[in-house]
This record gives sequence, structure tokens and C-alpha cells, in this order.
Amino acid sequence: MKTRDRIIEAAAALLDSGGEAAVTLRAVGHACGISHNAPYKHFEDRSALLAAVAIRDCVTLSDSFEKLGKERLKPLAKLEKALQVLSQYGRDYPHRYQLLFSDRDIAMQEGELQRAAMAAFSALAELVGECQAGKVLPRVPTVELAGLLYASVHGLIDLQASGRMKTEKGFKDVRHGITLLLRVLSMGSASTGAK
Amino acid sequence: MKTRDRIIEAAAALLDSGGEAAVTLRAVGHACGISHNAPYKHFEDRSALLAAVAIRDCVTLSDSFEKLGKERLKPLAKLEKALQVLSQYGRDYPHRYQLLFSDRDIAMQEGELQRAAMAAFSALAELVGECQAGKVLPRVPTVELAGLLYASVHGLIDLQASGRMKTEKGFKDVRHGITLLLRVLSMGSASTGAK
DNA sequence: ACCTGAACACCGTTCAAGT
DNA sequence: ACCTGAACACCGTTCAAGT
Repeated sequence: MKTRDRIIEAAAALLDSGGEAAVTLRAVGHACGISHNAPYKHFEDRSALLAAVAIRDCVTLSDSFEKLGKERLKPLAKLEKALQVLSQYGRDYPHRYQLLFSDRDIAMQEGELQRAAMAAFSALAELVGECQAGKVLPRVPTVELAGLLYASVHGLIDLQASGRMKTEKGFKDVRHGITLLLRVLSMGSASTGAK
Repeated sequence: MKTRDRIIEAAAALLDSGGEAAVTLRAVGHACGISHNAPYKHFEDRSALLAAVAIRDCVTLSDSFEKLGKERLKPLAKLEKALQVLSQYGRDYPHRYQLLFSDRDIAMQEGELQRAAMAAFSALAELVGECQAGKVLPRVPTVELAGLLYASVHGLIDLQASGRMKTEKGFKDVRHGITLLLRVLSMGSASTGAK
């Protein structure tokens, strides 16, 4: 495995176990058996290294969504499955989720990350469009509905990832929230609703 | 003004202008005309100071929600106004918003912050309940609907605060997203819907 | 009770030097 | 092309000492 990839992997592992603050170049270097400033030969600076971690995960997610689009399932089932993939990622790797979907500095990165993020969104929007065609989601502009749906699910996942998902606030878990969301949304489209 | 409050204010100002990384005890001390370790006489550590900033804002928001509940307006108008107050806060102070509603370490704080956050949520849930009684929101358990609504709006605001609200992804602004959300939700309740 | 200055361990980043 | 060690400026935190 190339040094560059080993550095990314070490950074991801440190991020998972101790949060962003734990991703120090010294710890990364030590985990890879290199000096603390060797990473500078592979990445511009610390922020570029974190971006590389985010890009790797974003590409993985985007691929999952595209694969899901080709499965032979009902549109709504496909959409629900895609959203569960996202929420599973948020549950398993809360720090990486927040880096990819909630971090301000990461969002400023241009280029590769933007492209990967847009690809993921487009794959999701396509699934939403199929649901509308099948009359299981309301007939409002597709991109807008996809954006709103994505924002809502992001809200649920981020609430959990940040440790704010309390039962007193009406939350059981993200999966339950997504199911409720789709049910309430589909109520406004056709007679598919109920229970 | 007490030194303690001046420290909080200085921290909030630094947070607004340069993000969390800019809130160094040295900068805070300098802004207050005291030494860089004087804040330790008022707060346990840096994280407790940040928590104090979050608590102050949370109490302000909670008060706003309570006041809104007493206004003479239609339930849905009250609810929409409350959500706009929240989104306005997110637009004006994105770093403070993310500290209060997206930061992991802040969420771990017990006591005062938890109480303020719960009070804010309860005030919101009450408005949701009024809407359901007025048949403009679907008849699902009130806390669950309030939780879902809060999560969705949080998702919209956080997307904007983190710099991810791109028009290609179907977003105009948070206000527009909230309106769309309430419209789609109310479609599934009674004949109030349409356009 | 509140503040200061010096000190410590830790960090990102730079740079001259090595293979 | 890739790596190292020393150095720099900057942190949070602690502590003895001052009023």
C-alpha cells in the first residue's frame, strides 16, 4: 500500500477514535512509522489531509447510491435504503460524518470533493424522481424535494452524531425518524399512505 | 459589567469573526485587558467558556420561543415564525449556531445547558401541538412530529451554516426550505394544503 | 477573591540537509 | 522523489507569587 494511502487511513482511524483534535500530524506520522513532517510531502497541510479523508468517504457513499439505483426494487424502497446507508455511516463514524457533512473548512474545498458531493446528491435526486413518477411522493419540483429530504435526513443524522438525539425530544433513532419522515411526506401525494 | 460577562462576550465575538479556532484564551484575555490565564478564575477551562457562550444563546432563543407562544396569531404562523427566528440566528451567527447545535463536546455538558435546550424544545413542541389541534399538521404523536420538524429545520440551517447550501442541490435559502417543509407536511393533514 | 509571569508539554509549519 | 531533525511561533494549562 502506498504511503499516501496509509497516511489517509491512519488519519481516519485517529479521527474515529478521538475526534478531529486527535488527528495530529505527529500521531499520524507515528502510526505510519514516519516522521511527523513526512506527510507534508503528500499533502499541502493538515487541512488537505482531512479533506482527503472526506473525499475518500464521499466517493464510497456516491458509489453505493449509484449501485442502489440499479437494483430491482420499488422506488420508495430504493430511496429508503439509500437513506439508511447514509444514516448507518453516520452511526458508525460520527466524526467522519461531521467532517464530511458539517465541517465549514471542508466545504470550502474546491474540485474533487465538490464533484464527489454533487455526484452523490444527483444519485439521490434520481431516486426521488422515480418516487414522484410512481406517485409515492408529492409533485413538487424534484431537486427542491430532494434537497429538502436530504436536509431533513442530514438533520437527523447530525443530531445523533453530535450526541443530541434524546428520547425526551421525540427521537428513538435515525431509522425511525426517516421512516416517519417518508410516511408523513407520502401522505401528501396519493392514497399510498396510512399506518 | 462583570469580568465574567466581558469574557463571554469577547469569546462570542472571536467565535463570530474567526471560528472556534480563533477563540484562544490569549486572544480573549487580550480583548478584555487581562492576562491570558485570568479566565481560569471564572471558568474551569476553555471548553467551559465555550459552553457558557452556548448557554447564553440557548437561553435567549428559549425566551424568544416562549414569548412567541403568547402572541395572538394562527398556530401555523406562530410555528413558522419560531422556526424563522432559529434560522435567522443560524444565518447571523453560523459559528455560534454550530457550537450550540452541532458540537459534540458541548452536547456532553450536563446541567444548565441541558435544561435550557429542553426548555427551548418544549416551547417548540407546544406550538406543534397547537397546529395539530387546528388540523394543519398531521395527527402523529406530537413529540415525534416536533422532533422530526426540529431535525429537518436543523438540517437546513446546518447545511447553510456549514457552507453547503448550493442552488444545484435544490436550495434557495433556509426560509424557502422551511416554507416548503411546512407545506408538504400540511398536505398530509387536511384540506388546508394546495399551492 | 482576583490577577500576573514564568514555565511545561504539545501543536502546525518551515527549512536545511540527507538518501 | 521521499524522508529526517532541529527550530519557530503558537497553544492550553499549571503554579507560585502578588494585591
